[in-house]
Amino acid sequence: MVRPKQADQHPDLPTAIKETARGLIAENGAASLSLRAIARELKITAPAIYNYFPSRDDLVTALIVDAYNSLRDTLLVSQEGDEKSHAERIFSSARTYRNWALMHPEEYSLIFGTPIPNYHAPMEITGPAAAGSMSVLLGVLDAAWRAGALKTEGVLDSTPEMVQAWIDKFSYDGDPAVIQFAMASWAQIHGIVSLELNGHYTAFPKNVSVDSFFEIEIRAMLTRMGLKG
Amino acid sequence: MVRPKQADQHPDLPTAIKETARGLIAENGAASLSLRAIARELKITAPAIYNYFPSRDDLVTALIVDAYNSLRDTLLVSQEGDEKSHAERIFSSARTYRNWALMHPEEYSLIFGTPIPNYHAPMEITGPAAAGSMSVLLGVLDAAWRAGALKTEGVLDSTPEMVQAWIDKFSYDGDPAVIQFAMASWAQIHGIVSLELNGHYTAFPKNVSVDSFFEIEIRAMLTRMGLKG
DNA sequence: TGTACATCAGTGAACGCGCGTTCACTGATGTAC
DNA sequence: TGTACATCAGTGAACGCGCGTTCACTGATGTAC
Repeated sequence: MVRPKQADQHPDLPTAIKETARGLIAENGAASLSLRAIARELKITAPAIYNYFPSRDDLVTALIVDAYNSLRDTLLVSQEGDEKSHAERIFSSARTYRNWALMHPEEYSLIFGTPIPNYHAPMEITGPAAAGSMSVLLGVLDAAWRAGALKTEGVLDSTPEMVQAWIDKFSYDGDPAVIQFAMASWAQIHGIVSLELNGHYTAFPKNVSVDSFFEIEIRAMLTRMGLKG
Repeated sequence: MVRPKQADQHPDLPTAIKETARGLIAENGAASLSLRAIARELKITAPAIYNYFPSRDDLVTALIVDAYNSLRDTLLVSQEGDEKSHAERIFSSARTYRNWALMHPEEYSLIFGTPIPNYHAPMEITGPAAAGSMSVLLGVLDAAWRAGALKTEGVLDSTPEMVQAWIDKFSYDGDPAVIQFAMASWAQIHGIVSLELNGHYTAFPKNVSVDSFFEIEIRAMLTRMGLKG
Protein backbone atom coordinates (compact mmCIF):
# COMPACT_ATOMS: atom_id res chain seq x y z
CA MET A 1 0.00 0.00 0.00
CA VAL A 2 1.44 3.33 -1.07
CA ARG A 3 0.72 6.28 1.18
CA PRO A 4 -0.57 9.12 -1.00
CA LYS A 5 1.52 12.26 -1.09
CA GLN A 6 0.26 14.86 1.33
CA ALA A 7 0.03 17.33 -1.52
CA ASP A 8 -2.79 15.22 -2.89
CA GLN A 9 -4.81 15.87 0.21
CA HIS A 10 -4.16 19.63 0.03
CA PRO A 11 -3.92 20.66 -3.61
CA ASP A 12 -3.34 24.27 -2.55
CA LEU A 13 -1.43 23.99 0.68
CA PRO A 14 -0.62 27.69 1.24
CA THR A 15 -4.34 28.46 1.01
CA ALA A 16 -5.20 25.53 3.25
CA ILE A 17 -2.67 26.78 5.79
CA LYS A 18 -4.24 30.22 5.85
CA GLU A 19 -7.75 28.85 6.08
CA THR A 20 -6.78 26.58 8.94
CA ALA A 21 -5.06 29.50 10.64
CA ARG A 22 -8.24 31.55 10.39
CA GLY A 23 -10.21 28.67 11.84
CA LEU A 24 -7.85 28.37 14.78
CA ILE A 25 -7.90 32.11 15.38
CA ALA A 26 -11.69 31.98 15.40
CA GLU A 27 -11.53 29.26 18.05
CA ASN A 28 -8.72 30.41 20.33
CA GLY A 29 -7.84 33.97 19.38
CA ALA A 30 -5.03 35.32 17.26
CA ALA A 31 -2.60 35.50 20.17
CA SER A 32 -2.40 31.74 20.54
CA LEU A 33 -2.04 30.89 16.86
CA SER A 34 0.77 28.37 16.38
CA LEU A 35 2.34 26.73 13.37
CA ARG A 36 2.27 23.38 15.11
CA ALA A 37 -1.45 23.61 15.73
CA ILE A 38 -2.02 24.43 12.07
CA ALA A 39 0.12 21.48 11.01
CA ARG A 40 -1.70 19.17 13.41
CA GLU A 41 -5.04 20.25 11.97
CA LEU A 42 -3.84 19.67 8.40
CA LYS A 43 -2.18 16.38 9.28
CA ILE A 44 1.20 17.54 8.05
CA THR A 45 4.34 18.35 10.03
CA ALA A 46 5.14 21.87 11.15
CA PRO A 47 8.32 22.32 9.06
CA ALA A 48 6.27 21.77 5.89
CA ILE A 49 4.75 25.19 6.44
CA TYR A 50 8.18 26.74 5.94
CA ASN A 51 7.98 25.81 2.26
CA TYR A 52 5.36 28.54 1.89
CA PHE A 53 5.87 31.01 4.72
CA PRO A 54 9.39 31.86 5.90
CA SER A 55 8.22 32.30 9.50
CA ARG A 56 5.17 32.51 11.71
CA ASP A 57 5.25 36.30 11.47
CA ASP A 58 5.12 36.18 7.69
CA LEU A 59 2.05 33.97 7.89
CA VAL A 60 0.38 36.42 10.24
CA THR A 61 1.24 39.29 7.91
CA ALA A 62 -0.31 37.39 5.00
CA LEU A 63 -3.45 36.83 7.06
CA ILE A 64 -3.66 40.52 7.90
CA VAL A 65 -3.26 41.57 4.29
CA ASP A 66 -5.88 39.02 3.24
CA ALA A 67 -8.26 40.42 5.85
CA TYR A 68 -7.87 44.02 4.70
CA ASN A 69 -8.33 42.99 1.08
CA SER A 70 -11.38 40.90 1.87
CA LEU A 71 -12.96 43.82 3.72
CA ARG A 72 -12.14 46.19 0.87
CA ASP A 73 -13.52 43.86 -1.80
CA THR A 74 -16.69 43.26 0.17
CA LEU A 75 -17.21 47.00 0.60
CA LEU A 76 -16.60 47.63 -3.10
CA VAL A 77 -19.17 45.04 -4.14
CA SER A 78 -21.74 46.55 -1.78
CA GLN A 79 -21.43 49.90 -3.52
CA GLU A 80 -22.27 48.66 -6.96
CA GLY A 81 -25.53 49.78 -8.48
CA ASP A 82 -25.86 53.20 -10.05
CA GLU A 83 -29.42 53.62 -8.95
CA LYS A 84 -28.46 54.08 -5.33
CA SER A 85 -28.68 57.45 -3.62
CA HIS A 86 -25.71 58.71 -1.63
CA ALA A 87 -27.54 58.02 1.61
CA GLU A 88 -28.24 54.48 0.49
CA ARG A 89 -24.63 53.98 -0.45
CA ILE A 90 -23.37 55.15 2.93
CA PHE A 91 -25.99 53.10 4.70
CA SER A 92 -25.08 49.98 2.81
CA SER A 93 -21.35 50.53 3.39
CA ALA A 94 -21.95 50.73 7.11
CA ARG A 95 -24.11 47.62 7.12
CA THR A 96 -21.60 45.77 4.97
CA TYR A 97 -18.72 46.71 7.24
CA ARG A 98 -20.57 45.34 10.25
CA ASN A 99 -21.76 42.23 8.46
CA TRP A 100 -18.25 41.49 7.24
CA ALA A 101 -16.96 41.81 10.80
CA LEU A 102 -19.69 39.53 12.16
CA MET A 103 -19.02 36.94 9.47
CA HIS A 104 -15.23 37.12 9.84
CA PRO A 105 -14.67 37.90 13.51
CA GLU A 106 -11.23 36.27 13.44
CA GLU A 107 -10.12 38.54 10.63
CA TYR A 108 -11.65 41.59 12.26
CA SER A 109 -9.81 40.93 15.49
CA LEU A 110 -6.64 40.35 13.51
CA ILE A 111 -6.68 43.82 11.99
CA PHE A 112 -8.50 45.88 14.62
CA GLY A 113 -8.08 43.92 17.82
CA THR A 114 -5.33 43.91 20.37
CA PRO A 115 -2.01 43.35 18.60
CA ILE A 116 -0.52 39.85 18.74
CA PRO A 117 2.27 39.62 21.35
CA ASN A 118 5.78 39.56 19.89
CA TYR A 119 4.47 40.21 16.40
CA HIS A 120 5.33 43.48 14.73
CA ALA A 121 3.46 44.22 11.55
CA PRO A 122 5.70 45.43 8.72
CA MET A 123 4.04 48.77 8.02
CA GLU A 124 5.27 48.91 4.44
CA ILE A 125 3.08 45.86 3.75
CA THR A 126 0.11 46.26 6.09
CA GLY A 127 -0.06 50.04 5.72
CA PRO A 128 -1.16 50.12 2.07
CA ALA A 129 -3.56 47.23 2.67
CA ALA A 130 -5.16 49.14 5.53
CA ALA A 131 -5.33 52.35 3.50
CA GLY A 132 -6.97 50.41 0.68
CA SER A 133 -9.95 49.34 2.73
CA MET A 134 -10.28 52.64 4.57
CA SER A 135 -10.22 54.64 1.36
CA VAL A 136 -13.33 52.84 0.19
CA LEU A 137 -15.23 54.20 3.18
CA LEU A 138 -13.84 57.66 2.68
CA GLY A 139 -14.66 57.44 -1.02
CA VAL A 140 -18.39 57.08 -0.40
CA LEU A 141 -18.50 60.14 1.82
CA ASP A 142 -16.32 62.14 -0.54
CA ALA A 143 -18.57 61.30 -3.49
CA ALA A 144 -21.62 62.39 -1.51
CA TRP A 145 -19.92 65.65 -0.57
CA ARG A 146 -18.83 66.37 -4.15
CA ALA A 147 -22.42 65.87 -5.21
CA GLY A 148 -23.44 68.49 -2.65
CA ALA A 149 -25.37 65.97 -0.57
CA LEU A 150 -23.46 66.56 2.67
CA LYS A 151 -24.01 69.43 5.07
CA THR A 152 -20.58 70.45 6.30
CA GLU A 153 -21.22 74.03 7.45
CA GLY A 154 -20.50 74.62 11.09
CA VAL A 155 -19.07 71.16 11.64
CA LEU A 156 -15.54 72.43 12.22
CA ASP A 157 -14.42 75.69 13.79
CA SER A 158 -10.84 74.82 13.00
CA THR A 159 -9.32 71.64 11.59
CA PRO A 160 -8.36 69.11 14.28
CA GLU A 161 -4.74 68.03 14.24
CA MET A 162 -5.61 64.45 13.36
CA VAL A 163 -7.89 65.46 10.51
CA GLN A 164 -5.14 67.67 9.14
CA ALA A 165 -2.68 64.78 9.38
CA TRP A 166 -4.96 62.66 7.22
CA ILE A 167 -5.44 65.43 4.73
CA ASP A 168 -1.69 65.88 4.42
CA LYS A 169 -0.96 62.18 4.22
CA PHE A 170 -3.44 61.42 1.46
CA SER A 171 -3.31 64.82 -0.23
CA TYR A 172 -7.06 65.18 0.21
CA ASP A 173 -8.40 68.28 -1.49
CA GLY A 174 -11.99 68.23 -0.23
CA ASP A 175 -13.63 69.69 2.85
CA PRO A 176 -11.92 68.76 6.14
CA ALA A 177 -15.37 68.12 7.59
CA VAL A 178 -15.67 65.12 5.24
CA ILE A 179 -12.63 63.61 6.94
CA GLN A 180 -14.09 64.39 10.34
CA PHE A 181 -17.30 62.63 9.30
CA ALA A 182 -15.39 59.67 7.93
CA MET A 183 -13.30 59.15 11.03
CA ALA A 184 -16.29 59.68 13.31
CA SER A 185 -18.45 57.22 11.40
CA TRP A 186 -15.66 54.68 11.35
CA ALA A 187 -15.18 55.05 15.11
CA GLN A 188 -18.90 54.74 15.74
CA ILE A 189 -19.27 51.60 13.64
CA HIS A 190 -16.06 50.08 14.95
CA GLY A 191 -17.14 50.84 18.50
CA ILE A 192 -20.42 49.02 18.13
CA VAL A 193 -18.87 46.09 16.26
CA SER A 194 -16.01 45.80 18.73
CA LEU A 195 -18.27 45.79 21.80
CA GLU A 196 -20.57 43.36 20.04
CA LEU A 197 -17.81 40.94 19.01
CA ASN A 198 -16.20 40.93 22.43
CA GLY A 199 -19.48 40.24 24.14
CA HIS A 200 -19.87 43.51 26.00
CA TYR A 201 -23.32 44.19 24.60
CA THR A 202 -24.67 40.71 24.74
CA ALA A 203 -23.62 39.51 28.18
CA PHE A 204 -27.35 39.07 28.62
CA PRO A 205 -29.41 35.94 28.13
CA LYS A 206 -27.30 35.73 24.96
CA ASN A 207 -28.55 35.89 21.37
CA VAL A 208 -29.76 39.44 21.76
CA SER A 209 -29.76 41.07 18.34
CA VAL A 210 -27.89 44.33 17.91
CA ASP A 211 -29.37 44.89 14.44
CA SER A 212 -31.99 47.52 15.10
CA PHE A 213 -29.81 49.38 17.59
CA PHE A 214 -27.20 49.58 14.85
CA GLU A 215 -29.67 50.74 12.21
CA ILE A 216 -30.80 53.58 14.43
CA GLU A 217 -27.23 54.70 15.00
CA ILE A 218 -26.43 54.72 11.29
CA ARG A 219 -29.55 56.74 10.66
CA ALA A 220 -28.44 59.23 13.34
CA MET A 221 -25.07 59.39 11.62
CA LEU A 222 -26.71 60.24 8.29
CA THR A 223 -28.90 62.84 9.95
CA ARG A 224 -25.83 64.53 11.40
CA MET A 225 -24.33 64.73 7.92
CA GLY A 226 -27.46 66.37 6.63
CA LEU A 227 -28.70 63.31 4.73
CA LYS A 228 -31.99 61.61 5.33
CA GLY A 229 -31.68 57.83 5.70
CA MET B 1 25.65 38.45 56.33
CA VAL B 2 22.00 37.67 56.62
CA ARG B 3 19.99 37.86 53.46
CA PRO B 4 16.89 39.96 54.19
CA LYS B 5 13.54 38.26 53.85
CA GLN B 6 11.97 38.88 50.50
CA ALA B 7 8.90 40.20 52.26
CA ASP B 8 10.99 43.13 53.41
CA GLN B 9 11.61 44.13 49.84
CA HIS B 10 7.91 43.90 48.99
CA PRO B 11 5.90 44.86 52.07
CA ASP B 12 2.67 44.29 50.14
CA LEU B 13 3.48 41.48 47.77
CA PRO B 14 -0.02 40.86 46.33
CA THR B 15 -0.18 44.52 45.33
CA ALA B 16 3.35 44.41 43.96
CA ILE B 17 2.42 41.35 41.91
CA LYS B 18 -0.57 43.11 40.38
CA GLU B 19 1.40 46.27 39.69
CA THR B 20 4.15 44.29 38.00
CA ALA B 21 1.56 42.38 36.01
CA ARG B 22 0.08 45.65 34.78
CA GLY B 23 3.53 46.84 33.81
CA LEU B 24 4.20 43.68 31.83
CA ILE B 25 0.83 43.86 30.12
CA ALA B 26 1.59 47.44 29.14
CA GLU B 27 4.85 46.25 27.58
CA ASN B 28 3.89 43.01 25.89
CA GLY B 29 0.13 42.75 25.90
CA ALA B 30 -2.20 40.85 28.19
CA ALA B 31 -2.02 37.69 26.10
CA SER B 32 1.60 37.06 26.97
CA LEU B 33 1.38 37.74 30.70
CA SER B 34 3.16 35.02 32.63
CA LEU B 35 3.65 34.30 36.31
CA ARG B 36 7.29 33.54 35.72
CA ALA B 37 7.88 36.93 34.11
CA ILE B 38 6.22 38.64 37.05
CA ALA B 39 8.37 36.68 39.49
CA ARG B 40 11.51 37.47 37.52
CA GLU B 41 10.68 41.17 37.63
CA LEU B 42 10.06 41.07 41.39
CA LYS B 43 13.14 38.94 42.03
CA ILE B 44 11.11 36.22 43.69
CA THR B 45 10.35 32.71 42.46
CA ALA B 46 7.18 31.91 40.58
CA PRO B 47 5.66 29.54 43.17
CA ALA B 48 5.68 32.40 45.71
CA ILE B 49 2.83 33.97 43.75
CA TYR B 50 0.66 31.00 44.64
CA ASN B 51 0.60 32.21 48.24
CA TYR B 52 -1.64 35.05 47.05
CA PHE B 53 -3.32 33.91 43.85
CA PRO B 54 -4.40 30.29 43.43
CA SER B 55 -3.65 30.36 39.69
CA ARG B 56 -2.76 32.60 36.80
CA ASP B 57 -6.42 32.92 35.89
CA ASP B 58 -7.30 34.17 39.36
CA LEU B 59 -4.63 36.83 39.06
CA VAL B 60 -6.04 37.93 35.71
CA THR B 61 -9.52 38.05 37.19
CA ALA B 62 -8.24 40.23 40.02
CA LEU B 63 -6.62 42.55 37.49
CA ILE B 64 -9.87 42.82 35.52
CA VAL B 65 -11.90 43.62 38.63
CA ASP B 66 -9.30 46.21 39.66
CA ALA B 67 -9.54 47.80 36.23
CA TYR B 68 -13.31 48.08 36.29
CA ASN B 69 -13.21 49.52 39.79
CA SER B 70 -10.50 51.99 38.89
CA LEU B 71 -12.52 53.20 35.90
CA ARG B 72 -15.66 53.48 38.02
CA ASP B 73 -13.92 55.40 40.80
CA THR B 74 -12.29 57.76 38.35
CA LEU B 75 -15.63 58.45 36.69
CA LEU B 76 -17.30 59.05 40.04
CA VAL B 77 -14.69 61.57 41.09
CA SER B 78 -15.05 63.43 37.79
CA GLN B 79 -18.74 63.95 38.45
CA GLU B 80 -18.33 65.68 41.74
CA GLY B 81 -19.22 69.33 41.95
CA ASP B 82 -22.83 70.41 42.26
CA GLU B 83 -22.34 73.51 40.19
CA LYS B 84 -21.98 71.54 36.98
CA SER B 85 -24.70 71.50 34.34
CA HIS B 86 -25.87 68.20 32.92
CA ALA B 87 -24.05 68.89 29.68
CA GLU B 88 -20.86 69.59 31.59
CA ARG B 89 -21.25 66.42 33.57
CA ILE B 90 -21.70 64.29 30.45
CA PHE B 91 -18.82 66.05 28.75
CA SER B 92 -16.53 65.49 31.67
CA SER B 93 -17.53 61.83 31.97
CA ALA B 94 -16.64 61.29 28.32
CA ARG B 95 -13.32 63.06 28.70
CA THR B 96 -12.56 61.19 31.89
CA TYR B 97 -13.34 57.84 30.28
CA ARG B 98 -10.92 58.56 27.44
CA ASN B 99 -8.23 59.96 29.72
CA TRP B 100 -8.47 56.95 31.98
CA ALA B 101 -8.04 54.67 28.97
CA LEU B 102 -5.05 56.65 27.70
CA MET B 103 -3.43 56.61 31.12
CA HIS B 104 -4.14 52.93 31.73
CA PRO B 105 -4.00 51.34 28.28
CA GLU B 106 -3.05 47.97 29.75
CA GLU B 107 -6.15 47.94 31.94
CA TYR B 108 -8.36 49.17 29.12
CA SER B 109 -7.19 46.39 26.83
CA LEU B 110 -7.70 43.93 29.67
CA ILE B 111 -11.38 44.72 30.00
CA PHE B 112 -12.34 45.84 26.49
CA GLY B 113 -9.70 44.30 24.26
CA THR B 114 -9.48 40.90 22.64
CA PRO B 115 -9.99 38.26 25.33
CA ILE B 116 -6.87 36.49 26.64
CA PRO B 117 -6.44 33.04 25.06
CA ASN B 118 -7.35 30.15 27.34
CA TYR B 119 -8.68 32.51 29.99
CA HIS B 120 -12.37 32.48 30.73
CA ALA B 121 -13.62 35.27 32.94
CA PRO B 122 -15.90 34.10 35.74
CA MET B 123 -18.98 36.18 34.94
CA GLU B 124 -20.26 36.10 38.49
CA ILE B 125 -17.19 38.13 39.47
CA THR B 126 -16.43 40.28 36.43
CA GLY B 127 -20.10 40.88 35.59
CA PRO B 128 -20.93 43.03 38.63
CA ALA B 129 -17.62 44.88 38.31
CA ALA B 130 -18.42 45.70 34.69
CA ALA B 131 -21.96 46.75 35.53
CA GLY B 132 -20.58 48.99 38.26
CA SER B 133 -18.51 51.10 35.92
CA MET B 134 -21.11 51.15 33.16
CA SER B 135 -23.87 52.24 35.51
CA VAL B 136 -21.94 55.39 36.31
CA LEU B 137 -22.09 56.39 32.65
CA LEU B 138 -25.76 55.53 32.43
CA GLY B 139 -26.40 57.41 35.67
CA VAL B 140 -25.25 60.73 34.22
CA LEU B 141 -27.55 60.43 31.24
CA ASP B 142 -30.45 59.24 33.37
CA ALA B 143 -30.05 62.20 35.73
CA ALA B 144 -30.03 64.58 32.78
CA TRP B 145 -33.17 62.96 31.39
CA ARG B 146 -34.99 63.07 34.72
CA ALA B 147 -34.18 66.77 34.91
CA GLY B 148 -35.80 67.18 31.50
CA ALA B 149 -32.54 68.16 29.84
CA LEU B 150 -32.56 65.42 27.21
CA LYS B 151 -34.56 65.48 23.98
CA THR B 152 -35.79 61.92 23.45
CA GLU B 153 -38.79 62.50 21.16
CA GLY B 154 -38.51 60.75 17.84
CA VAL B 155 -35.30 58.93 18.76
CA LEU B 156 -36.95 55.52 18.79
CA ASP B 157 -39.84 54.27 16.67
CA SER B 158 -39.82 51.05 18.61
CA THR B 159 -37.45 49.74 21.25
CA PRO B 160 -34.49 47.80 19.81
CA GLU B 161 -34.09 44.27 21.13
CA MET B 162 -30.77 45.06 22.78
CA VAL B 163 -32.09 48.17 24.49
CA GLN B 164 -35.04 46.17 25.80
CA ALA B 165 -32.64 43.51 27.11
CA TRP B 166 -30.80 46.15 29.12
CA ILE B 167 -34.02 47.59 30.44
CA ASP B 168 -35.15 44.16 31.57
CA LYS B 169 -31.82 43.22 33.07
CA PHE B 170 -31.42 46.35 35.17
CA SER B 171 -35.11 47.02 35.71
CA TYR B 172 -34.71 50.48 34.21
CA ASP B 173 -37.88 52.54 34.48
CA GLY B 174 -36.87 55.56 32.39
CA ASP B 175 -37.16 56.32 28.69
CA PRO B 176 -35.69 53.61 26.43
CA ALA B 177 -34.11 56.40 24.38
CA VAL B 178 -31.84 57.14 27.34
CA ILE B 179 -30.49 53.61 27.07
CA GLN B 180 -30.08 54.02 23.32
CA PHE B 181 -28.14 57.24 23.94
CA ALA B 182 -26.01 55.59 26.61
CA MET B 183 -25.06 52.63 24.46
CA ALA B 184 -24.44 54.81 21.44
CA SER B 185 -22.25 57.24 23.36
CA TRP B 186 -20.33 54.39 24.90
CA ALA B 187 -19.78 52.83 21.47
CA GLN B 188 -18.66 56.15 20.02
CA ILE B 189 -16.18 56.85 22.78
CA HIS B 190 -14.95 53.28 22.91
CA GLY B 191 -14.54 53.29 19.13
CA ILE B 192 -12.35 56.36 19.16
CA VAL B 193 -10.33 55.20 22.17
CA SER B 194 -9.89 51.72 20.75
CA LEU B 195 -8.68 52.93 17.35
CA GLU B 196 -6.44 55.44 19.10
CA LEU B 197 -4.89 52.92 21.49
CA ASN B 198 -4.26 50.36 18.78
CA GLY B 199 -2.58 52.90 16.56
CA HIS B 200 -5.13 52.99 13.76
CA TYR B 201 -5.57 56.73 13.95
CA THR B 202 -1.99 57.69 14.51
CA ALA B 203 -0.11 55.54 12.02
CA PHE B 204 1.06 58.90 10.74
CA PRO B 205 4.25 60.74 11.59
CA LYS B 206 3.24 59.70 15.12
CA ASN B 207 2.33 61.95 18.03
CA VAL B 208 -0.72 63.32 16.27
CA SER B 209 -3.15 64.49 18.90
CA VAL B 210 -6.70 63.10 18.81
CA ASP B 211 -7.89 65.61 21.43
CA SER B 212 -9.76 68.13 19.33
CA PHE B 213 -11.24 65.46 17.07
CA PHE B 214 -12.59 63.83 20.21
CA GLU B 215 -13.97 67.09 21.61
CA ILE B 216 -15.91 67.72 18.41
CA GLU B 217 -17.41 64.26 18.53
CA ILE B 218 -18.53 64.62 22.12
CA ARG B 219 -20.11 67.95 21.26
CA ALA B 220 -21.94 66.30 18.35
CA MET B 221 -23.13 63.64 20.75
CA LEU B 222 -24.53 66.27 23.11
CA THR B 223 -26.19 68.07 20.22
CA ARG B 224 -27.92 64.87 19.20
CA MET B 225 -29.29 64.51 22.71
CA GLY B 226 -30.66 68.01 22.57
CA LEU B 227 -28.05 69.51 24.89
CA LYS B 228 -25.74 72.32 24.00
CA GLY B 229 -22.09 71.61 24.91
C1' DT C 1 15.63 37.86 79.68
C1' DG C 2 16.07 33.30 77.64
C1' DT C 3 14.61 29.08 75.46
C1' DA C 4 11.54 25.90 72.74
C1' DC C 5 8.47 25.71 69.37
C1' DA C 6 4.82 26.67 65.77
C1' DT C 7 3.99 29.37 61.78
C1' DC C 8 4.20 30.25 57.10
C1' DA C 9 6.26 33.12 53.23
C1' DG C 10 9.35 32.10 49.93
C1' DT C 11 12.80 28.55 47.72
C1' DG C 12 14.56 25.39 44.30
C1' DA C 13 14.05 21.27 41.89
C1' DA C 14 11.16 18.92 39.09
C1' DC C 15 7.00 17.52 36.08
C1' DG C 16 5.11 17.55 31.45
C1' DC C 17 3.91 20.52 27.97
C1' DG C 18 3.88 23.23 23.49
C1' DC C 19 6.37 26.36 20.96
C1' DG C 20 9.43 28.21 16.50
C1' DT C 21 12.92 26.86 13.95
C1' DT C 22 17.03 23.95 11.84
C1' DC C 23 18.59 20.14 9.52
C1' DA C 24 19.69 16.07 6.96
C1' DC C 25 16.73 12.95 4.94
C1' DT C 26 13.31 10.43 1.75
C1' DG C 27 10.67 9.17 -1.79
C1' DA C 28 7.15 10.33 -5.31
C1' DT C 29 7.10 12.92 -9.50
C1' DG C 30 8.50 14.75 -13.91
C1' DT C 31 12.09 15.06 -17.49
C1' DA C 32 15.80 13.79 -20.74
C1' DC C 33 17.49 10.52 -23.47
C1' DT D 1 8.53 2.02 -23.91
C1' DG D 2 12.29 1.93 -20.61
C1' DT D 3 15.96 3.75 -17.77
C1' DA D 4 18.72 7.31 -15.22
C1' DC D 5 18.51 11.27 -12.96
C1' DA D 6 17.22 15.92 -10.95
C1' DT D 7 13.72 18.16 -8.35
C1' DC D 8 11.59 19.48 -4.26
C1' DA D 9 7.49 18.97 -1.02
C1' DG D 10 7.08 16.97 3.11
C1' DT D 11 9.29 14.09 7.12
C1' DG D 12 11.08 13.20 11.68
C1' DA D 13 14.43 14.08 15.00
C1' DA D 14 16.43 17.48 17.50
C1' DC D 15 17.65 22.23 19.54
C1' DG D 16 16.72 25.46 23.25
C1' DC D 17 13.16 27.89 25.23
C1' DG D 18 9.39 29.48 28.51
C1' DC D 19 5.35 28.16 30.52
C1' DG D 20 1.88 26.74 34.86
C1' DT D 21 1.90 24.08 38.53
C1' DT D 22 3.41 20.57 42.43
C1' DC D 23 6.14 19.51 46.15
C1' DA D 24 9.13 18.89 50.00
C1' DC D 25 12.03 22.09 52.06
C1' DT D 26 14.13 26.09 54.81
C1' DG D 27 14.79 29.56 57.78
C1' DA D 28 13.32 34.06 59.69
C1' DT D 29 9.73 35.60 62.70
C1' DG D 30 6.52 35.78 66.51
C1' DT D 31 4.62 33.49 70.61
C1' DA D 32 4.30 30.87 74.96
C1' DC D 33 6.33 29.82 78.91
